[in-house]
Amino acid sequence: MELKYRAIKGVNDILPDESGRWQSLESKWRDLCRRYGYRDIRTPIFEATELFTRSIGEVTDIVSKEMYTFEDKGGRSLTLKPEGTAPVVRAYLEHNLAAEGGNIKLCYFTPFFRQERPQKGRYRQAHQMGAEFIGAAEPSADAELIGMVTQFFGELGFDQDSIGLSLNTIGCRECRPAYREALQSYLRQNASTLCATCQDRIERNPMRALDCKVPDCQPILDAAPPIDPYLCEACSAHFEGLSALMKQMGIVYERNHRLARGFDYYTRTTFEVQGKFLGAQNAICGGGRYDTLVEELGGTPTPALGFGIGVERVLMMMTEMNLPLSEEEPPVAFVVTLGDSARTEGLLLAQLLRQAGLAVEIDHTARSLKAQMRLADKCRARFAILIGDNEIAQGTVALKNLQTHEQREVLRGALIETLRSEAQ
RNA sequence: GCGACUGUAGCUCAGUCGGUUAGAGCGCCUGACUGUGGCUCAGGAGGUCGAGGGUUCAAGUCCCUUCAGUCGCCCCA
Repeated sequence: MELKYRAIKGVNDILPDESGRWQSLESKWRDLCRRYGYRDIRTPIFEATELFTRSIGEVTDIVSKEMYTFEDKGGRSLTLKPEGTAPVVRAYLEHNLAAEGGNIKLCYFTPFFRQERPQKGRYRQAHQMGAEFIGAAEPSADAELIGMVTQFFGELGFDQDSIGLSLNTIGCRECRPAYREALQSYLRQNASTLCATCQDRIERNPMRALDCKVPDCQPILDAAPPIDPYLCEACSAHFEGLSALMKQMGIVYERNHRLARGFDYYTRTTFEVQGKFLGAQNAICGGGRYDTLVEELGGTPTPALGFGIGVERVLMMMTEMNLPLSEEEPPVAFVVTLGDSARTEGLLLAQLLRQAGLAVEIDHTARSLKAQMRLADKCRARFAILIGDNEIAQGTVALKNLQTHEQREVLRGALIETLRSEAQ
């Protein structure tokens, strides 16, 4: 069928049947953030383009070809946020949140935008739950953050068979150049056997070549020199400290020497959670440390770390694994009316019950009694409240329990209390 | 941005070698002696077969273009 208007390619409507799951996931997320001391921050949907090119990196794929960038009427270049971290750091600096002292822990649930070809688990507008911890340099902060992530997935019902955690360190400004050079020369020696993109990356961004998935590249990349011997003392100690803490916390992970991330701002710790039942887009969480980003964006040098979780992908996996998320509650009662005067009475009664905090539904299309009962059943109401001329005359309603079929007369004045106690 | 596959009712899909008024199940609406739901039965609404063009006496069916979707590459959440 030809529709006059449809949603833009790669974006989705979240319909009422689904939105209950979204709300439930979001409230679980908020509860997790509360327990870990993160406070909600909401930043605008668009920012100055430069914020992203500076932070994510000019040569990354996201910046070079996937951003929704446009000019406003004042000729400023603006970009729909392609990720959550840079805007949070910008707001942190702009409002001098550092002045609050203590731990600066910020969390968000936000849409983000990337102009890629849509496929399973990849959309042009998607949503991310993220957390940023600004100001903590110690490995224990990394451990707490990763612990938060694994706890969240555990609480959602994921287990070792459904997700995997990969961990790596990519060094810092001090030690990475040496490693980069070593890797680069290794890749140059093997350039002839690498794919075209890898060859291209040798000069531009050799560390990105490590997570190439072309089969023929695998043997060479597997044999690439690991970073460990090149790490400076501080980075090495940080990673060892984190590894030890994660063991003590009982967090299962896999050290993946080839885990590089698509953002240039990462330093030291990087991690990723992969879902095992998704298609090619199997990363459901990515994060790490970004100790130089605050400085990069104009602040004083401040260590920081964070992660983002893909909402659509998590929901998709939970659906495939049949993991429950609480659903919206049906109304307590459906008001069924018979006759014109009863319709007015029914409306007034419904309003009264709603003012008392009860969820109540009523029909407005003058359907037959039978049809109204069908609606009551379909919306899964626990009770039908029937009002006709008889009830009006007696100041009562007929209250029918739709599960037990029991029906009895209840005085209008006692209805709220009756529903409240019966609905327990 | 590139590739493969797929577009028939709200949903899931039939539709033969091109051949009359395009079908089913589910869902939806109505009814089964006129104030009672789920089950059953009966009836009904709903489709310019994604769009445009072509071949043909004749196209849902064949060809081209286009749009959309899905999955994959790339990249990532």
